[in-house]
Amino acid sequence: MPEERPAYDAKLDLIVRTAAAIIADKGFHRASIRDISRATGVSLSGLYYYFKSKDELLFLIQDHCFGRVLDNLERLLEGVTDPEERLRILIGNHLRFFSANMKEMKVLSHEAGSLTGEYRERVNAKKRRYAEVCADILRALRPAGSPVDLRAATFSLFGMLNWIYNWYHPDRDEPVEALAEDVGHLFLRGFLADPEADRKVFVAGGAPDDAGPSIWSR
Amino acid sequence: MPEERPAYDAKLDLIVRTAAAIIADKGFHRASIRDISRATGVSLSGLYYYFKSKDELLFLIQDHCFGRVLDNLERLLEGVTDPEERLRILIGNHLRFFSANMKEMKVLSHEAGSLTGEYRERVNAKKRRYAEVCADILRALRPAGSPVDLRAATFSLFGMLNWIYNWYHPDRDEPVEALAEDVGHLFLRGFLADPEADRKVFVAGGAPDDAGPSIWSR
DNA sequence: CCTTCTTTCGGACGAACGCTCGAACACCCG
DNA sequence: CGGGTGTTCGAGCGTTCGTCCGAAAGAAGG
Repeated sequence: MPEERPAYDAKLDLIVRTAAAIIADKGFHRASIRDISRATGVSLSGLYYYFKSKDELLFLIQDHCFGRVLDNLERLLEGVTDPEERLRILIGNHLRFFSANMKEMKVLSHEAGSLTGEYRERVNAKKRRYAEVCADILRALRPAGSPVDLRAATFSLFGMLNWIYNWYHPDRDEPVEALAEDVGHLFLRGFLADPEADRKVFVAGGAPDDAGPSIWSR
Repeated sequence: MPEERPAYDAKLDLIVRTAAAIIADKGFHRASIRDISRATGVSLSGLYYYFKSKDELLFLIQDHCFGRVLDNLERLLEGVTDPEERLRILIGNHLRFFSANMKEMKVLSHEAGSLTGEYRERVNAKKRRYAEVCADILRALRPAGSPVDLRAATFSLFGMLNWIYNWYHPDRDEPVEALAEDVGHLFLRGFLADPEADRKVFVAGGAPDDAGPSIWSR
């Protein structure tokens, strides 16, 4: 029976959101509890009334943020069966959420490795579920004889989607709706491309491989 | 006149490479100089004979690593004029280098924000140069009337390429040559797709937008 | 053997970190 | 008004961090 504590919830939300902004800017280990204390106006020890360790604070940010992404996605996908439309919904959902919650999503994407133990496992479980939803859609969408590895395709798409915290500025770049169409176009046209039409391109001009792996080895 | 000091260079190289592995695993601020001392066998203060601050060490890793990527790319592109082949060379170069130097490349991609001041600017200058080479290729390749924003396309490609440190395991996944072909296929077929063939897809089924941005706002 | 230059290291400094404790405050129900 | 519960905080604990200093060990040539 979760009690009603609106004041408590509001303050926790302020702390989580402020902490997310600071961690997004400075990185998890460089952002100190004292920074968060200063930014929220809550005393150092007062903060520990709301979380019991810095690790738990990071978990709260990530879990809360990712939970909303997943909930919204599942709600939007409900009743939609066409794989192509399902993929467009996933892309749109991901990018819209990213652009509306850049700080939290940067923490989710960038500080994945800063979580440990139980906390890490809980968030990873959600990520696996998300990746499976995506892989299922791609499996249904995949043209017969496609040369593209499914795992590579899934994570290539995630790369496109998650990298945007490194470059996208909602006010300087094209609006998020246009970005979602661009990414949808790029990925879908690539993933659905006729496999047969490729052969001639790949057999000709093998120049990139001529150098061999020797340059890269030490 | 740079003197010959093979012993010095070899030890510096050992330090840089070992440090890269530790930083890749634990993150820059969590990896301590004492960790690097332990792993290299060089004493704590002895390390400071080879770099003058932890920040400079991070810079050495990133600058040296990215320098090799750029040098190799420019060498491979020499004399090649066909934009499609140039792009395949860039993708192959990037991925091959990534898979052969996973630790250093993870540090380069993931710890970009840990650099400050002069060091940050020096590395960012190289990154801008790299992004411009890529954008130039895409500009030459772009089909007339393409709906895709050039900046979005460039960074979508970088997202595909740089995200791999989050999932790719050279021994468990498909070989890097096959991965390069997959990424090349996905991106090129998507980027070169006939713009006209798309309209019908985009006007139908606007479901993803029905929810509106209100869910995402707070 | 002595000199000079490079390379190495034990030990320590001050600063910043995450976190805790016990006391004090604020509010509500009786 | 009194007492209980939820909330806040100043002060400080123990630890780890990046960095520095002065001395000494090794290599090389005269």
